[in-house]
Amino acid sequence: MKKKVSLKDVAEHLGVSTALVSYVMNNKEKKARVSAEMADKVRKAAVLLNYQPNLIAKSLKSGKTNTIGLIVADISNPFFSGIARVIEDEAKKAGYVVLFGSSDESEEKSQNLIDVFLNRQVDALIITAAENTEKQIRDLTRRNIPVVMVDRYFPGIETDSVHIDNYQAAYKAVEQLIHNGRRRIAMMSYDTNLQHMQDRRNGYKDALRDNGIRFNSNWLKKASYKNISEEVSREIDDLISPVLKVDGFFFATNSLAVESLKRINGFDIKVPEDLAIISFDEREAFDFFYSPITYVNQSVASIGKEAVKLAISRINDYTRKPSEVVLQARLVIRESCGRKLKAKLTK
Amino acid sequence: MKKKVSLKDVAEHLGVSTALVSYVMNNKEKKARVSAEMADKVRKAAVLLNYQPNLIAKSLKSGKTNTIGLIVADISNPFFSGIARVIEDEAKKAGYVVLFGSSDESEEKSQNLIDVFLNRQVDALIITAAENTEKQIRDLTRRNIPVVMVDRYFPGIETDSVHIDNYQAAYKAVEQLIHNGRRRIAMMSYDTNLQHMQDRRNGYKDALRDNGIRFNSNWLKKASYKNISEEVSREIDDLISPVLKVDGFFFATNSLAVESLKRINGFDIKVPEDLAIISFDEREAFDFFYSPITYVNQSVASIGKEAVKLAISRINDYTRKPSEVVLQARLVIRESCGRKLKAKLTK
DNA sequence: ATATCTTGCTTAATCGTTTAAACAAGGATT
DNA sequence: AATCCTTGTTTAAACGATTAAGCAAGATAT
Repeated sequence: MKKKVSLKDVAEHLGVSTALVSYVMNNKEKKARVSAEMADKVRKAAVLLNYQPNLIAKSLKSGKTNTIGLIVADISNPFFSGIARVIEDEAKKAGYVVLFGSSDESEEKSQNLIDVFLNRQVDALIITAAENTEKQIRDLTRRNIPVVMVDRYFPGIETDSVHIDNYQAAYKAVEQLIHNGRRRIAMMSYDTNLQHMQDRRNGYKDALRDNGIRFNSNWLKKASYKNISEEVSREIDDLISPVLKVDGFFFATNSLAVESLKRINGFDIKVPEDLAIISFDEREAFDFFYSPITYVNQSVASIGKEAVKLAISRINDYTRKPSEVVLQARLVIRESCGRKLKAKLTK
Repeated sequence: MKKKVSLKDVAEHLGVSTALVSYVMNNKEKKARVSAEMADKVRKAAVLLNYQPNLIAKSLKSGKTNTIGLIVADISNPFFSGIARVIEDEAKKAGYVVLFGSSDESEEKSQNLIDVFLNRQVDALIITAAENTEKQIRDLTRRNIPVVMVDRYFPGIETDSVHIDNYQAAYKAVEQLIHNGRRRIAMMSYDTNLQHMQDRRNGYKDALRDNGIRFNSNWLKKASYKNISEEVSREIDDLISPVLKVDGFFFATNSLAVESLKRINGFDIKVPEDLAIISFDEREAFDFFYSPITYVNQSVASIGKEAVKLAISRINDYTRKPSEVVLQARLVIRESCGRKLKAKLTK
């Protein structure tokens, strides 16, 4: 393996000190009173030798790595990879690169990723927190390490965070089902106490209550992340077999919707006639379902942009008061929610 | 911002040299003849002060960062984020972390990512090469920088690479359509000369030829990555409007399939009765199409695992002869390809 | 009693940068 | 002619680790 060209090599090639070369390479010639001719010679030599600065050495000196650590539940989930893409682009614009890791909603993996990233001196962390990681986040903020929570958040912790108004979004979605004439509405959620999930459940409950529909706890289903397939199947079966007990269904995430729909499809149930459906989050599959799925759209682009913005601003000023960016979601109405499309009857 | 605890801090706390602490922290006590009591004291102090090694400093010294740079076309594409996830897991097992970047199939972005990653001293690069980046890859290998090409490959370059047998996979897929009674078979491919795409086109052509079907160049469609939506629409329209000219369709990637299906769905065409379909690559949407899509399945897990294996083995021995790992793909047959399911007539 | 070995630790160089401080030489000011 | 700026460059310490080599003191051998 050929040794890389260092500052020293350039300096020796010209018979000058490394300091001189460093000043020129960092465009500090003025400040360091380097002569114009010398600056020119240095630059030529750098090109000639194809000098590339060693960012590791720079980082050691500066204490900054220009690296952001991104921890999501699972990078292979489209929701998260979508955010990752935006974060990558935004970070790049600001001269940062992104290290990523998947926590799989596990407390241990999360802590492990945090440790690994911190040992690598990332300048900031952007995290979709897993359950019971409140302590981990609190610890980071206490150590003044820049953290931005995305998607999930902990109400008790003062951190920069970006998330949508989950309560409101869920409320609107369920309200839509009610407006479309459904009253026996079930919800499938993750079996977690993470606040965003609670918010969604509360939005569901309150929308029912405000419309004079009694909350039925048997219809608020929960499935765990780890066993999503089996648990969703079990809960779905409970609601539709031997007889379909509900006429509307609200899914708290796209993955829950996908799993649920796969199961529901095995039965002789027509969407939206027998069962109206609204899901949280986008998913390409929603377009391909025979009755395109109505969904709550979170702007992945906005979330990612805001997250990077907060991260970088905190890197530059860790005394700033944490800000909570709450974005509004948009309900994308399509066939599955069973709206009566009166205007379209002519077709 | 609190300063982090360094080796020096631990050393000073005990009144010993940093060398001593370093030896103990790296479990080289035997070799360095550190007394058992001292080793114990050091370890206790390290825990007490919560010493965490600075991996940047370690890297500068060792010349190794234990970092792998991953460059894919687009991390938000499920195929690539799936591979990314596997690579992340495998890398972690081996003590590596992953920096990622999306090239968007652009030559410039690709070079830029390579430069950025190299300046950060990644130990290896795993790349899904964009068009015209042959020189970039060749340059890397010439500089003895560990590179593994995944998905795409350049026949002229001796590099470690992992990809499926694209020719064979395409051949099998088209053959399946023919067996199912289709003879007017179109193909939608990317407008690129990347070898994997050429292989797929050749597989298509040869399968036709070997079955006595004349190749019709008007039916071999191409769309560019940048304008996929418009170009796919235009090409699809050409084949199905005003009248459906073909009875089978082979899509060279999942994204092409998704875009094409969206367009096709706008017309009164029944899959598979009017048009039998097979696509390359998995995609969740394929399960949700009213006629589940038959597809060529690449094992993302195998690709990722092999890639990391090759990368690490090359890091450890850059003189090893490059190896080309060619995996076999599997055709997952479902409704869309129009197979006559005789056995199932009873249902 | 002297030489040699072993044990347990420290010293100091190094990785590739950055940057304050020092310095040398020439020019301007008194 | 002595002093003071300016200009252009070098010196050297530092970032946080690693590790070969050095050294002092005690143990063992002759």
